Amino acid sequence: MLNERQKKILLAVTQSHIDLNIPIGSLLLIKRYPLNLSSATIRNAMASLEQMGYITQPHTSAGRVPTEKGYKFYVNSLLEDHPLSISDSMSYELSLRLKSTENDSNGVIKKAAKTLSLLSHNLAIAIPPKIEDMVLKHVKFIKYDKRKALSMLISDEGIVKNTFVELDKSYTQQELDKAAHYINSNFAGKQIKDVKEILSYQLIKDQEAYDRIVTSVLYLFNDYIIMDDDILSLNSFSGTSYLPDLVDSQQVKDILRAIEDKQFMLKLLNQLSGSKGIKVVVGLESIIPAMSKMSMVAATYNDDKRSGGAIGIIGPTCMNYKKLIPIVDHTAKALTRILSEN
Amino acid sequence: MLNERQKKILLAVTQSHIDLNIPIGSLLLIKRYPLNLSSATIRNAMASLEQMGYITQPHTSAGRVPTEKGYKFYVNSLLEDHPLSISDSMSYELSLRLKSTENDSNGVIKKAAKTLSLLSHNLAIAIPPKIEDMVLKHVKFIKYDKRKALSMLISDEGIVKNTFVELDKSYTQQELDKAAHYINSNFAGKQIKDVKEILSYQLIKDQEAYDRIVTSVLYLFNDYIIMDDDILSLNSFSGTSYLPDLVDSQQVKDILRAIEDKQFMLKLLNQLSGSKGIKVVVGLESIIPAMSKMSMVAATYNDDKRSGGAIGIIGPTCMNYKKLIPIVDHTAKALTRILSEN
DNA sequence: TTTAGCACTCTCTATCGGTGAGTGCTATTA
DNA sequence: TAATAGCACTCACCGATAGAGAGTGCTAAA
Repeated sequence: MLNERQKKILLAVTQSHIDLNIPIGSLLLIKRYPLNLSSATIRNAMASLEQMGYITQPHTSAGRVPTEKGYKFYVNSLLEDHPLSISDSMSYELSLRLKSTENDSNGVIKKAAKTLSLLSHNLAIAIPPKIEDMVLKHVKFIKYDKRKALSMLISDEGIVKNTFVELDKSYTQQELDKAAHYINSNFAGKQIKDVKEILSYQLIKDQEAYDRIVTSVLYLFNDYIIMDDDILSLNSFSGTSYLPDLVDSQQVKDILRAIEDKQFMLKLLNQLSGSKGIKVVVGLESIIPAMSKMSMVAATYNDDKRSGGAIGIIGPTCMNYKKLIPIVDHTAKALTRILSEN
Repeated sequence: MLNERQKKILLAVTQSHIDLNIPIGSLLLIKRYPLNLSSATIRNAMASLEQMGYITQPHTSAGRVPTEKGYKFYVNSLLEDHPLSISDSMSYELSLRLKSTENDSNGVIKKAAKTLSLLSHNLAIAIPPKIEDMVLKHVKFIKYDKRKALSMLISDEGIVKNTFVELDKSYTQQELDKAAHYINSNFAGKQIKDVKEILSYQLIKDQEAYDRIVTSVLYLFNDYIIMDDDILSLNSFSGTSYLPDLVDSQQVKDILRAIEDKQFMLKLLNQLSGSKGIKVVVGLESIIPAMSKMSMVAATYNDDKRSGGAIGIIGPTCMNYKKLIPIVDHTAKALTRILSEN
């Protein structure tokens, strides 16, 4: 366990490292923070902190740099102590930028990612709500070919997803309408996961209760909403240009490659699932190998009523958490507000 | 005008520079190409080529590097002489990768960009057909709110575009259906630009000929298809990770920033418009300042019947044109084939 | 007209010492 | 006894310097 002095020094070292991005020595530290301690005392404390794994030396005769453990301690103390407030001008700029001409939810979410990257000067990510959690508003099937229909799903949040589905035989538009109507009148207002459950249950139980056509289309619909991972293609990144600042060129390449990969998104999602509000992940290399020395600050958006997505930033571990955590927090809240207004 | 020897030397210098990516001196050149000339003769020829602006020296006592003009000469001679053939294995890999599970055209186009970036190891871009040139297949309006409808447009190529439109008053779904039906029965099979023209003409001329509701919705539809630039959001990039190889980190940042900007796409589109088949643009800094020392190899896809988009790669000016031009060419052809099969 | 020879140029790389910020250890102090 | 001043030591960083190597233009000979 850390004593009061060690805590103070650890926080001071971390803050200095964030501000200056260089290893912090004992002399430099007392110059920046009037701790009323001599450099020798600081050095003793630093030696203990190093032994406990909170800080480390890049080489002998260099200052200390916080480790992942050190950063985690710093971030936790930040989240406990500070109210997540941002300046009025920032708040104003945020709502101004988000209140754009975009009128569909996908657009708003993308716009939020773009705004976040501009305000934070970091890579921003926006993850749409899981399709499972979305509330079905409307379904439509449109005949396209002899054996193909365009299936369209609108959620309560105003998110639209369309996919072409292969049909087992040729249906008329009227038949498709009938099936869609059945789905709409029975499932509108329900979460997709509930729709799934009820559908598969009913399809097994009372197959004979419905029209032959409705049954077939329901089967198709069932298949279609099961394969939901392509909703991930809706995710958006913005601000890749902010990446190359602090890391070497090979790592930038690796990160860019990772970002284009869907697996990456799934892993991030996984990391965020279940959490509410702001979440800081210090050190992403355990999730994505390319992202060593990088951290994520993310927050879920949408309230309890609606299915939540996540929005956040990815940047160097030595990012300015004090400034960025509130920005992410407020962006997520602003996004929630705008989506609920729609 | 260049004489035979100068041409030979220019092409050899350019090819060597592409292969080695270093300035090419007279001694190195005769080592690689048995031109049966002494280094002194080569030097004389190089001096003339430099005076004519085809090659340049990074500094005194360095070899020569082709200028943009030199590269243009090289690419032109390549396009004239060589048939654009690729190896069978490459051709096989290409069709294998493209023949994916994607069933909508947007997906296929995106997949093509991804494939192209993987095969070429360069940044790949895919630009969808201009909405103006697309052939209207089906329109649908779906009531969403009191004052909002989801408008949906399916083109002949299977490209779907949906937008929320604000309505001037509350319509019933039936009224919306009626308007959609009118549009479908009158305009399906026509290019959007023709639809636009006819619509605006008719709206002015015989306003009274239609139902009140149809007229209103037609007005809305007219407004909606006029603002077509957001189709650009369909564009896709792939392979940003291939960028950082040959250029400095600031340029990479600038390029990444440019890519996220819509203006960039418009400028590229402009550059490609009107061309058929393969097109090589050597030196992109006149179009996008950040892209100095970069070139584009692009080809239009879709045949004369359908509206064409473009697909291509962006890479360093010293890229391997001999290998990459055929790859782009074949990818565009394969894409055309797959889209026409749908 | 082409080529061999030559003096010269300039980048690139490795080496080397000085500088400075930092450390741990030890003896001293409050 | 815990905190501090003093001190010898370490090591990255920076600038200067020198040699190697690749290339050039010019001139005179083939």
